[in-house]
Amino acid sequence: MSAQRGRRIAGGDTRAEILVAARAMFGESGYTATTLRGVAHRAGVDPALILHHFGSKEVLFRNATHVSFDPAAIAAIIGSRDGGSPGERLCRYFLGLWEDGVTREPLLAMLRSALTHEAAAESLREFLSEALVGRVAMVLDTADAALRATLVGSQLIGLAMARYVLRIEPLASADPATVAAWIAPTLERYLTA
Amino acid sequence: MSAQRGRRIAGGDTRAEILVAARAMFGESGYTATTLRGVAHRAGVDPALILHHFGSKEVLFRNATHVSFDPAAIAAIIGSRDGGSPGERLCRYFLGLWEDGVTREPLLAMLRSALTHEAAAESLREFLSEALVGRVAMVLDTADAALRATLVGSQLIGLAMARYVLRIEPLASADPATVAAWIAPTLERYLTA
DNA sequence: GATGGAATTCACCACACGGTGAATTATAGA
DNA sequence: TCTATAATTCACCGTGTGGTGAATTCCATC
Repeated sequence: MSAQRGRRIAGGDTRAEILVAARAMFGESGYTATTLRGVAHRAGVDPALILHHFGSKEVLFRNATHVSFDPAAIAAIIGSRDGGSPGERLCRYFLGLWEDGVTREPLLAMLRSALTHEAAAESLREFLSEALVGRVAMVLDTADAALRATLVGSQLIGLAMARYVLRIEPLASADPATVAAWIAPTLERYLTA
Repeated sequence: MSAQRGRRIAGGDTRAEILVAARAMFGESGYTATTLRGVAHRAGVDPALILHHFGSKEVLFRNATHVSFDPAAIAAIIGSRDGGSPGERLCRYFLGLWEDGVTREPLLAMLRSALTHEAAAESLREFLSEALVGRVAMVLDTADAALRATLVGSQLIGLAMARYVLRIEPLASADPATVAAWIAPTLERYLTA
């Protein structure tokens, strides 16, 4: 029952389990409130092991929240011609990211930490500015493209906050399709006013 | 120069100074990352004094973030007939709250802490649900009024996050009037689709 | 002008934090 | 099979945290 000293018998990918636990806890509590001890406990592991694998809490966080989003995908989605207007496509893509349990957790962690932890904020800012704004601006090709893209970002952040973080009803439990139907026109207007 | 023991000579309202410092720090760092010692240092006061005045960090937070918003004001603003559509009026009111240094700080503190601190989240949820959604729903009088109001809330939260917390450019530095001109129609559409 | 109470600081406490260094055990390669 | 190495735990360390209790100083009331 009690933990044994030394290397475990092969089989489990402990490092990966630590990342899973870390993602969950960063997503629930944000960077500061998440403790190495808490993550370790959740992963069924000694706290020191986390530092052995990742050197510091900061690095752990980066590894846990490194959501492998594809910046090019966004441009493709907006630029493509399948399924409705660009606004609708972008909206569905965004909602899809949050509805999928796999991608939701790193996003939650990112967003929850962004308000407290400067590095996370920088990361999110970069993501929005570069990936979203940059790509959108390229596709749009108007003078105020940057502002337009930021407005799109603001609505998307607000949606994520209200629906997935604060869980305000009835938005939180509403059907994704319903939400998309309401939000998409807003995005569309921001993109092509 | 060094601090003296015992009661200070009359003149300053130390309790109020503590609240000012607390508001600033909660607004900059959120609940968890803000320490009593930090607040005390900023207020030029011994940490124990804070606990003497407010009993606990939790109570300090509640006192510091108790933004005296007037729920009735929102209903009045939406319901009134001065200056543009309801969406425009609401948007200007909201932006006004954030552009004013006095009201901005408690709001920042609230928002920054809402993602990490459950009590703060509850507080913000309550504010949005009751004050905003409730009042808007009454004025609107449609079946999906609650959903509409929440969508309005999501755009407003997103705006605050992008512009005042994450400070994403060019939204952060844009002229308030410009921002209002872009956002207001969105709110208007959510209210009266 | 004495006196009770409020305001303020000081010296601590128990605890949790992130992080370090050595000891122990299993795995992988020779 | 022997050995180097990677994985894991343990015992700590220094620091910072929210919070407590007593001592000190001023203010206000009589």
